[in-house]
Amino acid sequence: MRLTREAVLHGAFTILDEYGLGDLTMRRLANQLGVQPGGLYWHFANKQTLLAAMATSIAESATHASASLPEPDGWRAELEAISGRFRAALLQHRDGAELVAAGYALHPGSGEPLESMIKILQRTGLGVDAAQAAAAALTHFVLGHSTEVQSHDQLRRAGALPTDEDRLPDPDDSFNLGLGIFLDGLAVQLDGGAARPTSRQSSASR
Amino acid sequence: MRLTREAVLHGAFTILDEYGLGDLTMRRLANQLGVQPGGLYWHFANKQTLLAAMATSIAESATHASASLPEPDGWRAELEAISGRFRAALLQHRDGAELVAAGYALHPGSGEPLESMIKILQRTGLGVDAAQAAAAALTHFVLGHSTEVQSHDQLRRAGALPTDEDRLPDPDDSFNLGLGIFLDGLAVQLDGGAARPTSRQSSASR
DNA sequence: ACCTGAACACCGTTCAAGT
DNA sequence: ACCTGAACACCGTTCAAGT
Repeated sequence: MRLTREAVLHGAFTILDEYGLGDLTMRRLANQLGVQPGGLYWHFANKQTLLAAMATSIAESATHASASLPEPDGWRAELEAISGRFRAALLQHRDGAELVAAGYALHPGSGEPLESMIKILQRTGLGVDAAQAAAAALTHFVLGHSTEVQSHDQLRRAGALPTDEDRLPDPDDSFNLGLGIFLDGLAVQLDGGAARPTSRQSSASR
Repeated sequence: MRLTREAVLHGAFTILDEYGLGDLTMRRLANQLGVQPGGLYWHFANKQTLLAAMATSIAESATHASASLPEPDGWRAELEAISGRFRAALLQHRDGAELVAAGYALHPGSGEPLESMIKILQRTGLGVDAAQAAAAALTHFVLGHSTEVQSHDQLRRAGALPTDEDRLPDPDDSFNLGLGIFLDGLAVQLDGGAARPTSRQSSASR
């Protein structure tokens, strides 16, 4: 069977989900596709390019995934929604957060869902630089939080957890708390702290 | 000359600062120390352990670095100070942020300066879980922001920057803005938003 | 106790040559 | 156009054997 760029990408995701990012090698991928290692380089210039394509695929699924859903109103609800979808997209694949974080390092300040966040923030009246910085900060939180959760999963799989003494707080709770802090702080910067309707008992949206 | 654990660590930092994390290999390190690759494994069980020791060394320097300096008063000033020192420590070594971030993945929820942050937050009356989650969020921001800055430096060094079209905002500005958002949001969660004395023109402390 | 020598089992990438 | 075969220049790690 003829190899396609999409088939390579699909095979890469299969290995990622089953064995993790550390075991995703070009040789292993070639082997799984029934092809010689060198054959992959006709479809992707190098491994970095392949990983970047995977990262983009994951990150963009956070934006156009629910294009038909009713968009929430207000910057706070919009940022809450896009952050939640971003997080869900990262957690969809094993080591997804680490993969996307590595992708951001190659193209800093660009890509989705960062650019959507910037637009939402600019609509609040924030300047370009401030919107960029705030969106980056929110992105760093979501990526960092998801990376921590997934590497914790990884450690459990390997059976290398220190007695479960320092147990992490519930991931959903800590995510919502961190997101709440950020959005409250943003509200302060925007209009002097008149926001936050009832964010106390708000759980994972949808 | 006899090899010591400290000499290995020192040699590793030399290679890190000069060539970056990607070029820090056990063979290269051994070569620089005038030793066979296998010799390193008497002092460090494996590469991961060596990298973890480097990460700990960087991260802890953010805590006991200015032990004699007058501690600022109030949780806000304390968190501002420790975040700034953490950031400075990460930027001290090439790829320092990436290295420390990888170290956190091995021991999630523990280590410095995270634990110092948790203590500061608990003194404000926050519960253990909330303090842990907030400290983690702040840590994710500092690590993410510093990683972005350093990988941007890396790209400039390699001459692989897309025309400087999407120029990043000034790092100090975006750091202070992100930190300000977080601290403002924390103030809201704590006492309903009575804080933020004059955080507008506050720049990088010390 | 501390390190050498030499091997094992891998990597990513290149590139002539085949079809 | 698309892939094979085979090589190049590396990796981390192990472990008998030396000192």
